[in-house]
Amino acid sequence: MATITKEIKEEAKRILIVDDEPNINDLISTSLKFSGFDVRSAMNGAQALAIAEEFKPHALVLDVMMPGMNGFEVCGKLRKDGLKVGVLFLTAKDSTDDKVTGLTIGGDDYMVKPFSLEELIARVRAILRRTGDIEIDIDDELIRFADLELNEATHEVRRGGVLIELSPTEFTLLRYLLINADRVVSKAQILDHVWQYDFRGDAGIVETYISYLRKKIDTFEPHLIHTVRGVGYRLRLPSKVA
Amino acid sequence: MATITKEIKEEAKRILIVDDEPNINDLISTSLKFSGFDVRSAMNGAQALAIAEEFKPHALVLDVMMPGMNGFEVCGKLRKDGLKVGVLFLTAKDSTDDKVTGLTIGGDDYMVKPFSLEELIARVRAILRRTGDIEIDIDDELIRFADLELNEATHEVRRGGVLIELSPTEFTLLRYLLINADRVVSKAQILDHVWQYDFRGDAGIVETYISYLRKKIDTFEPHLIHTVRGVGYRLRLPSKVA
DNA sequence: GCTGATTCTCAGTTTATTCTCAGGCTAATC
DNA sequence: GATTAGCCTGAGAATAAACTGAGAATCAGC
Repeated sequence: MATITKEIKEEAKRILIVDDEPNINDLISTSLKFSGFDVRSAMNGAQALAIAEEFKPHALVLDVMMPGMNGFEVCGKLRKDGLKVGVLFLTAKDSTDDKVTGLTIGGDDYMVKPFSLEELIARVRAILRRTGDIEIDIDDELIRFADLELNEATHEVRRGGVLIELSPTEFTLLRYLLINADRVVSKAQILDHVWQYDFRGDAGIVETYISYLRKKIDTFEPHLIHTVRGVGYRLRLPSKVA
Repeated sequence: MATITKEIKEEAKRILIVDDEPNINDLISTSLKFSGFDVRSAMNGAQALAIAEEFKPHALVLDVMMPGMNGFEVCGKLRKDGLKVGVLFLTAKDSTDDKVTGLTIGGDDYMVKPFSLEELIARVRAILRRTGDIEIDIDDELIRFADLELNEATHEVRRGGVLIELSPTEFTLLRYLLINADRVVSKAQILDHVWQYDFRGDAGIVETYISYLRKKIDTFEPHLIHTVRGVGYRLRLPSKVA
């Protein structure tokens, strides 16, 4: 399975999470662990510096707004110590902190809270790809299933070579389906992974977006998005008799 | 037999159940014990923490709504203590507890009451599969008997390689028969495991569903589903006279 | 602040599934 | 071989899940 390969490939990568909100910290930590990363977390800047020294992370997930040392300061100190890491900054929605955008020129990136965990994982992967001393794996940027392909780098989606315009949510949903190609994913799982973690609404929205996706990428044969009634959805080729 | 292998593999796995309703607690406990797990149960959060400390469970079945400490708090405290466990949260139907969805990102999962016991067992297994430090066994997702196979991940059922469409209940029933392959299971047992535990109807429905299953997977030789008159049903190959 | 795109809600429609029931069948018993 | 309890199965009503269109609310770019 594609999932397993991915997990094995990433299992050595070390990520340090720095966030003072325990809930968010936990959520991110659990989620990255589940994706196969080696995770350590800190509640504040000082702790982060201490852990980083011996943990030598490959990437940082760093909250900008923290009591005491803020995210930029933490990042600055670590870089001064010669630690070569990519950083994913987390900022609150209202604080239109323009500083962040400026800092993301390098291998860094930033996300506005609240985000979807799926998005976070995707970005952490992107950072590792860019800053890591690992060779860039082209297949890593391109997820393919049948004649459907999704390019992480360009954010392009093609079906049978034809470019298809997708909205951000449609894109994330399709990515999630592609990552789990051939497996059934429940509406609850989709909601957890594709929508922002503070989304308070019912699973009906998943149906709506599946409908959107079908209209855009699945109007002709062979159909790829299949409903498994009472369970969820599944991306698959119709005539798979094995 | 597949069943035996499974049981041996799982017999070491420790599950802690935390639910304040004695009936539900008992029901889950008995059912998991029967499936070969090492089970301990607690009636409230405080008790759970105490037991967990020495019992070191591999997975938790945790009711969200409890007097005193709620499920999330219990989970949080245990994780803080460094206990690495997957959690299956149980929530009441009406309580649209949005927190749950966010928390299910890791190896965790949740179920809405009332559920069927078979579904609960399937999910506990899934959690152990994901969070365990054991390598992922692909065969774990596949239950096979004779030329009949059931795939948990894709929700596909095949007989002699031919794909067969089953409704959710038919699927769960077949899974239950497969897990107990070669053993006689009574209609009452089937009702307890496959149907939701609050189902108030007569066992006649089992007959109906057995009939459905036979029409779908057992129309040709050799027949696998056998009636044991006055006792129940048994999945077996005809040559085996016992 | 306007405009267009996107997200989300909702309700009507369609379709699949669940469940009940009754009459027919089968196998054990006398 | 008649009787009876247990089982099978078809038909149909009740229920539940999923699809989709339309519109309101929200967001992003200008």
